Amino acid sequence: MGATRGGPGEAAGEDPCRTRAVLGIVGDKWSLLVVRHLSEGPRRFTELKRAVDGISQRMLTVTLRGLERDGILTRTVRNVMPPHVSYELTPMGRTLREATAPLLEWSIAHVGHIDDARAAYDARPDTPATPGG
Amino acid sequence: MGATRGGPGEAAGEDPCRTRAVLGIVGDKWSLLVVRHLSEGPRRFTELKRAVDGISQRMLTVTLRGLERDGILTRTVRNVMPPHVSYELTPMGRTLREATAPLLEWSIAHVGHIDDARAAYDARPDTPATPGG
DNA sequence: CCGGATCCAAAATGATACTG
DNA sequence: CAGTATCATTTTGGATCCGG
Repeated sequence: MGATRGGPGEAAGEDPCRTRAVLGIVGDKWSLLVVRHLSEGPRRFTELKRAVDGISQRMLTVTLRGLERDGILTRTVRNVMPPHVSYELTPMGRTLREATAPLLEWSIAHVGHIDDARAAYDARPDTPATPGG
Repeated sequence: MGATRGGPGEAAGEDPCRTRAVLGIVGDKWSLLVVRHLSEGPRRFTELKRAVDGISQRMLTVTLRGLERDGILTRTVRNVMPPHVSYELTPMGRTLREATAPLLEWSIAHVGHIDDARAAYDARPDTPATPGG
């Protein structure tokens, strides 16, 4: 994707391509949850593994690497025994965390309604089959 | 993605906040972009395919099915020639669109900074290898 | 023609074993 | 503790065919 960057005054809704590019940063299953669990301060690898329960060790590594590469968090290694690696949001990471707050609140507020919608949809007799892979 | 939405294993109580469960709704590559492109009114399948360029026909179908099932949008079929299927946000879908606005704006505002961070990271001599799959 | 379903190849992901 | 290597499973994308 191009290195061209727009001015900060650009409003959302004017540049679909770039929006798509950056949604690639957080548009996966784990990134937003990792960011969320770092919002209260630095965390170690295993602490995150427990907090974001359900994530595999491999995907936590991959997700953290990606967020570090994107400048969302920092990775600090202390060469001691046992090893100690801590992850912390950068200033930009904290702005991301703030930007995702409404979405997380929406999730919590609407999960019940969505359960209902799913049940109603699955009860429909004319439900189309989902294409397989 | 569509097949994994709300499996039977996602019972209430497994996750105290349940944010993970609901992030499964929009935590994929395409859902937020589809919702975004429906914010200005109903759109047809092919219009969405063009707007969310890069999405495959199959993934658009799967994503739309999932969002319909979750009560985010409605699917209206008119049996005419040529076929006419239009998708439109529900009231709940519109609240989701509002909740995602800050994130989309953040994306546009920070894409340049992220490009820089990636370049700096890739220039580091000690970049760890990413685990393969 | 438009919307969608199926088959196949590629990529992403999860589980497990192993290492410093 | 914090990863890495490897393999099995799942998801995604492209091409193609189908129904109206």
